[in-house]
Amino acid sequence: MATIKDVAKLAGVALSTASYALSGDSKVSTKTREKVLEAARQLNYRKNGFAMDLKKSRTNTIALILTDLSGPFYSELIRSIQDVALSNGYDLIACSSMGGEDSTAVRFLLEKRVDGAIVLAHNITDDILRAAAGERFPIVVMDRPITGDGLVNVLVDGEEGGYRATRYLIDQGHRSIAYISGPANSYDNALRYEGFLRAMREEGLEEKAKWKLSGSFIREGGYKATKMMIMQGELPSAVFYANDEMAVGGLKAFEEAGVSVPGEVSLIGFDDIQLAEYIQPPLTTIRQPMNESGSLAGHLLFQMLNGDQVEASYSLRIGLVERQSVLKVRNGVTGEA
Amino acid sequence: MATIKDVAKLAGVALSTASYALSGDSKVSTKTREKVLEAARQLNYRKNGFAMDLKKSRTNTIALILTDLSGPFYSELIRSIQDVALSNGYDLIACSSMGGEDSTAVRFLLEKRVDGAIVLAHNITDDILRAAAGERFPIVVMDRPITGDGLVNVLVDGEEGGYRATRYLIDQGHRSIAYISGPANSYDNALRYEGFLRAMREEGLEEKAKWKLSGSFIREGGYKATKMMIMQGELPSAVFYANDEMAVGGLKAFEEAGVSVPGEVSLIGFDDIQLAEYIQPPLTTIRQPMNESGSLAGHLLFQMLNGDQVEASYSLRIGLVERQSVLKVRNGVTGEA
DNA sequence: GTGAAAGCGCTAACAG
DNA sequence: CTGTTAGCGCTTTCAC
Repeated sequence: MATIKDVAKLAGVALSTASYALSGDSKVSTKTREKVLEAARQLNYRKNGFAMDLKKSRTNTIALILTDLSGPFYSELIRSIQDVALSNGYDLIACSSMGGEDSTAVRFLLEKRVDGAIVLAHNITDDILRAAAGERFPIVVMDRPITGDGLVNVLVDGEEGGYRATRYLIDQGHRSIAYISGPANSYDNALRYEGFLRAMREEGLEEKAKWKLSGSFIREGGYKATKMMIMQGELPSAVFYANDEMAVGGLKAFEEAGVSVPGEVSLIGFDDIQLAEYIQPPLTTIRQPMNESGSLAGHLLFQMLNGDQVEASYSLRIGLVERQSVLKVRNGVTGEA
Repeated sequence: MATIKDVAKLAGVALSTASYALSGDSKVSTKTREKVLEAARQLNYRKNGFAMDLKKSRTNTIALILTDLSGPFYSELIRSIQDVALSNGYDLIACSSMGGEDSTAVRFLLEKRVDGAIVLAHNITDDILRAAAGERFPIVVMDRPITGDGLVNVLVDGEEGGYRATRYLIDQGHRSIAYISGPANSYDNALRYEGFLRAMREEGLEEKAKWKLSGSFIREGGYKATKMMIMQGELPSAVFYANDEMAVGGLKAFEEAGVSVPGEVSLIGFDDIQLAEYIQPPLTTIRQPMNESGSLAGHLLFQMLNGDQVEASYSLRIGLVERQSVLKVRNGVTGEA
């Protein structure tokens, strides 16, 4: 690999002159610049990224850290962040936190291989986040509340979402409602569940212990939990799945058991994934404002990078997407037919 | 930010000793190591990633370059590559080539910010690829055939796929078949179209010019092209969409026009995206072996990184996924009813 | 304008 | 085992 030294030598100028010419500094004569550029071309010279970063101690790159790069759920979010990054002249890379402490993500954070980060990865501990963040290294955290120097939150009001979903079910006449839970250690799940409970309590409704099943946020989990519920005999008139993926799995379980949705049991989800619109029946769900939260996160990061002061926490509201998986009922029981 | 120098000073040892201690070299006494580690802890010291990379001129990171990070289509591919990278002790970052010449992706490639790359981004020119690749910088290209030093191809046989899709339609009795095309400059589209033509010719069938519409690989495009086809009056008995996204859009257009699928017109797609299984009717399509091609690409990259010799090009075969969007017909015309 | 020289933070010979 | 030293490739004063 040719270095700038080689270029300077070939062009017959000093190292610094080559550097100036290459970065388009105006204090180099056009003629000299041409000479340097020509030499660079001949040698197929490329700047070495690291040397540059090391020298400037800025990378012009921000990282988006996700639990799993392959989740389909993030499309919208990624796009909006990407837009903001691009329009600020920054590069965006995405990295996965799979592998925990030893993951790419943690290395990028701790070793400051980027200028800042947006994190949506529950397997990165608060400690790591606190250790990494600082005045010169802002981090926007989107999956938990956390405070500290250089740390800012962009959160979606999950409790409100859980409440809205449950409230909607109640308003449609449902009184026996089950909650299929996500992972026990998930902050998001906890919020949604709290909202569920608030709505239930408000109406003097009780959660039946045997309906409280866990499906760990994946389709298969929703499927199994629902199967179990069906096996136990007594069905609720509506079930609130802590996320859409589980609702999709649940729907399959009901279908296989010959239970009509929403005829016999109504379903509501959370997230509004792309699939939600396409399954039969289309899933009523709670929509997270991914676009808005993505651009907000991006903008905040750049403000911090510019040294501007920002609030420590931002909360976005959710919305209900009414489709066809919830049936209006009379007396709290959907009935046999 | 504390440097290794500060750590050494605080621990009262030489710079190199600190470096050795920090990287766990065995030639440092346990006691000294402890002292150094303690000093590092006190100063909240973190290695500077760039300095390390610059020195070692290796990053232990590979990049996956995608046109658009937010495409849902890549999930499986990303996962399989990620697995391979992780098990080789490498980090994987994903970056987008949006922005063309000035994109993050191009910078990472040209400035060698990673040790190698897997590319699936048609907006990165062959020239850039050739300029970036070399003996010390392997690139696996998955979206076009290209040869050169350090360049390897992993391709899916799109022509065969186009042929299989069309052949299937013909075998089901269809004789008037339309092809809704992807972007004119897409290599993938060209292959699929060629396969289509081969099957048509083989059977002595003609492509009707007015059915040759383009939908540029997006849902909206498929929708519009189909609308146009419907407006023109005469419908084919089957249509082959160059990808599933367009087929989804096309389905919507047919639905809106009250044309029954597959009753009046059969549909076949290409890619087998997640949605394909969930739409009504479930879409018959050509499946690309994403897992296989992802791991193959990953393995090849690491072999090249290790200096092993590999073939210049690998081709993977596709498969047909039979679902319910194609109807078997008698005489080449689906008929009015 | 141009050139010499001083590092950015780190690793790895090398000599003690 | 420990300390000295020479760079990795680049940018950027500071004199000329």
